[in-house]
Amino acid sequence: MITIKEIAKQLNMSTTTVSNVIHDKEGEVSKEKRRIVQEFLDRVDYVPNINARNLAQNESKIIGVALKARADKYENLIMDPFVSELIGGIEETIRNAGYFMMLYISRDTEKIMRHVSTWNVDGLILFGMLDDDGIRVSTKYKKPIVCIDTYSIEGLKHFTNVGLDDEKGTYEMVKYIISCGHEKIAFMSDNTKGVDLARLTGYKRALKEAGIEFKEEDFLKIRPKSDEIDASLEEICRRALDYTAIMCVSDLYAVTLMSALQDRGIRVPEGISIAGFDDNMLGSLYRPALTTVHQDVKKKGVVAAQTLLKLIKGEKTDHQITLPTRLVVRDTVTKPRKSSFYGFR
Amino acid sequence: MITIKEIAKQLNMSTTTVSNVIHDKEGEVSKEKRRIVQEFLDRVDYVPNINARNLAQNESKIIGVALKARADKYENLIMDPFVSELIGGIEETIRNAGYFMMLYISRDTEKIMRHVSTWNVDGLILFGMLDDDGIRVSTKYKKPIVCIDTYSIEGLKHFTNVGLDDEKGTYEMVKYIISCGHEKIAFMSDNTKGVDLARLTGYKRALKEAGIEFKEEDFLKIRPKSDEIDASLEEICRRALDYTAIMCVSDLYAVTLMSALQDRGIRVPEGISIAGFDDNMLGSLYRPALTTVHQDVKKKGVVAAQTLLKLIKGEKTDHQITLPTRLVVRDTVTKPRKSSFYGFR
DNA sequence: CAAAACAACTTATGCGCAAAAGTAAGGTGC
DNA sequence: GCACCTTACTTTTGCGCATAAGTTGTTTTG
Repeated sequence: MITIKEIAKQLNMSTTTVSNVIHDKEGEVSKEKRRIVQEFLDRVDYVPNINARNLAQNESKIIGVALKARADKYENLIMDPFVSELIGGIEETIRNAGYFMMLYISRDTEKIMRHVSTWNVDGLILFGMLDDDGIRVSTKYKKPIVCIDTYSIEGLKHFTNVGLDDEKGTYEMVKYIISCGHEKIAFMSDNTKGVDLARLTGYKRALKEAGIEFKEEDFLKIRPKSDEIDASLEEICRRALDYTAIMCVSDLYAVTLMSALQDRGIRVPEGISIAGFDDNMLGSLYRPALTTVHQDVKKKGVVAAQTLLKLIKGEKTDHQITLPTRLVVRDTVTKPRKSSFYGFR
Repeated sequence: MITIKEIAKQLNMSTTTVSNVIHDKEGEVSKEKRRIVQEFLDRVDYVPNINARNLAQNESKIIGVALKARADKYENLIMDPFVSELIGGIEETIRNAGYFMMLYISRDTEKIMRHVSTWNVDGLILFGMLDDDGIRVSTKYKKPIVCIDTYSIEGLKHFTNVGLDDEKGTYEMVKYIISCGHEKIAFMSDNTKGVDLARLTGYKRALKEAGIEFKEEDFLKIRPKSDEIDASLEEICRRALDYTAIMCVSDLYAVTLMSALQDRGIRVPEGISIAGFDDNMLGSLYRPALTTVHQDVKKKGVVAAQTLLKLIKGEKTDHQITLPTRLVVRDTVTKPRKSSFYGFR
């Protein structure tokens, strides 16, 4: 790899002159010399040594992206289109701004933060990392941080968050379900924290507004670990018969549930209506096509990246940036079955 | 950020001594001093400046991962579980080896190679990047390169490839389809290069072995661009009626086709049998569950990363590493319909 | 017991770059 | 015509680290 020093030597001039041409400094180099140097640079295909440059300038032009790894059967599923799209949006945005992306997939916040400090990354995007532990670790970190889909009240004092109005999205969907005539509507998820809690809350609000009472048993908890998923689905399918519609916290769970119901001869939407949340290909390719709440995941990545770039430049941003959702009506929510008909076949 | 120099000053010793403790050099530092320094390092939570370290050692501990971006309607779909799983496998492997991952998503091989040189990455993993143009650019690159799913004959002289026996996988599937009694079997894909060509070849071999003639029209070409996909599927669905089974080049296309057929009242497998390739969640969650050829995508990533790490260490590896496939028999391939019955409903 | 080897250090150098400080020649203003 | 810019350079410094090359006192060895 050719260095500035070597170039300067071959052209019989100083390194500063060469450096000035590289950095396009106006009025420091004569037209003639500028031309000579530029020609030489192009000819030898000069690329700067980034370590030297960063060392001299004390920056890295790297943005760290940390994703929480999951360890259940659905690891791949959860890493599903959501992560691909998100990363795609982030990568595109930061690359266009001259930054690069360092990807971490881990559950160890502390370790990641250590790496991030080591590499002197200019900023950080966190997805699914911020439990209370993560917050404690990352508040020590001095560079800008943008979180995605974080609901921690404590966290939001310290960080910028890019998220969704999950509550409203679910509220509108459940309202729509109710408008189709349903009264017995369950909610399915695997936890009651963060995003899932917000969506649950929206569901409850819609029920309340329609004068439908929520009972604890209306929350159908799926246990996605590989050794529990089957038993879990078995139980949910049995309990599903008490309802005419189920609001699922994600498209993945909606499709998983539909498959399980289908396997037991219960038809969607004839026997039971199902709604999802996310609007990814899982639901759009399934038949019946899933009625769901749309979110623009790629945009989430783009906005998170743009926000981080602003913070790096020293600009201020809102602490909370909320992207819109949209109802996508397809085929899995219709009017409720007559109580005697489950759609068995 | 505290530096070695500062530590040395505070402890009243030389930077070399501190450095030696950091690098755990045996027999260079006395037990007592080693203890003192180590304690201090722990206390101040020292992290080295990676730019300085890399500059001094002329390495980067970064591995570049370049993915070819797609620009069709299925951009997100193609970026689907495959990419997530692949990246997951790569990231995990290289992180455990003390490396980091720099992710590029682009169609511009030249640009990526330039970045990669700039950053002085220690090695490169390429997926879907190596058309002839890409090969020309990247042969100039001096660091180790591992490709994934590359079939270029020219390329394989220069690089190591991690792939699949696509030909055999498809061959076995089509053989299975034939064993179910099918004779009119189409093949669906969007191109006839690389992986798709290999799978097509396997399909043809199975036909030939069974004494079934392959005609050009048996290749159903899907055009995945957003403005063509619908017309393309319409035509394929019409032509599908001439066959009793369709071997699809991927699970994505298999599920896409099944949805389109379903929308036109043609039932799978009653009216037509469908087989896929990849075995991702798209097919396993669909109902009827997709009969497909399994490949372990995460392992592909792991093996690619391990291979690259070997090359970086200077070890030799095979030019071609082939992972196994496995037939996954589920519900979309059964015996052929009686010629009068298309399963319409 | 002198020469050689060794243990435990320190000093000095250089990685490639950016940028501050220095230089020298020619121009400008009053 | 002297002080003061300006232009177009060069020399020097230092970022933080690793390491080669020195230094000193102690032990081993033939």
